[in-house]
Amino acid sequence: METIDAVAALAALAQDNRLDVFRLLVQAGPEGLAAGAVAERLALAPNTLSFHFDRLRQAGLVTVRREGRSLIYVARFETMNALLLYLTENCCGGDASACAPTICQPKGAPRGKKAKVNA
Amino acid sequence: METIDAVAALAALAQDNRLDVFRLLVQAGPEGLAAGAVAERLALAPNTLSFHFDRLRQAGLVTVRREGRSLIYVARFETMNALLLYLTENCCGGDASACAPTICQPKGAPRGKKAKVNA
DNA sequence: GTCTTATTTCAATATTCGTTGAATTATGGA
DNA sequence: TCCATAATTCAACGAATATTGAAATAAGAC
Repeated sequence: METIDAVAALAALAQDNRLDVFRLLVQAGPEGLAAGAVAERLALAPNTLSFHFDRLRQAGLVTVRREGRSLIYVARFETMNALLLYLTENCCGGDASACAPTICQPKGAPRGKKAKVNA
Repeated sequence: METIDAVAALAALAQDNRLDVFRLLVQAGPEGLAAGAVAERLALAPNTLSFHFDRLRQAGLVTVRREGRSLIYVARFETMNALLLYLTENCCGGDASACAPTICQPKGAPRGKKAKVNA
């Protein structure tokens, strides 16, 4: 991943509504969610949501497919993972002891504990 | 991590110069880097860099300590990791098969291959 | 004290961003 | 065809952002 792509992805996620949308799609998985369903769940105006979907799509974070008269949006995990890798690239100059979370675990495992922010 | 904190961290990283600064600090590890060293490496005006450091600091992504007349900036891995966990929380509704990169590996391991973006 | 280095603060500017409202396109049903 | 649903596009507004140049603060050397 190039810097310019990472900035685009980060900028796309750096907005509360878009972050909510993306996380909803991440949790929805490969099946995705219809635009209307997202609008209802997050209580967003359809045109506003359209604007945000477009940002996420341009950043490569989601894809769309049509199903009847609904547009189904799906998170792109490849881009998300590429971004995570980019952020942590060569962390600590190679000594990962100070910076190694385990991400994307199955549902049951508690995952907020390991990387506790202490300030 | 709360949504508001995640947005703050993402916004802080969603700028090319700040992203470069942060990644430089991530690679520098716990020892950190002096502001001047960062300015030199990235060819940034000192006041511009000051502005960006402040953003990173307010987002909890870096800390500072003084050493002589230099200010040493250090990446905060706890925040970074909390952000990564927040992004991937409950991904795929619990089925991590479609979305599981391994991040923050030691230097030798090649890490850009697993999450290849195919478009 | 004065001088130099290191970094921050302040004010000003152009640019970008998010939301709203109205109008428009696209699909499917009667 | 006519109508309803689903979503997008367009124009406009106030708010936030990144950079620049000049001035100020902090620490150490002489």
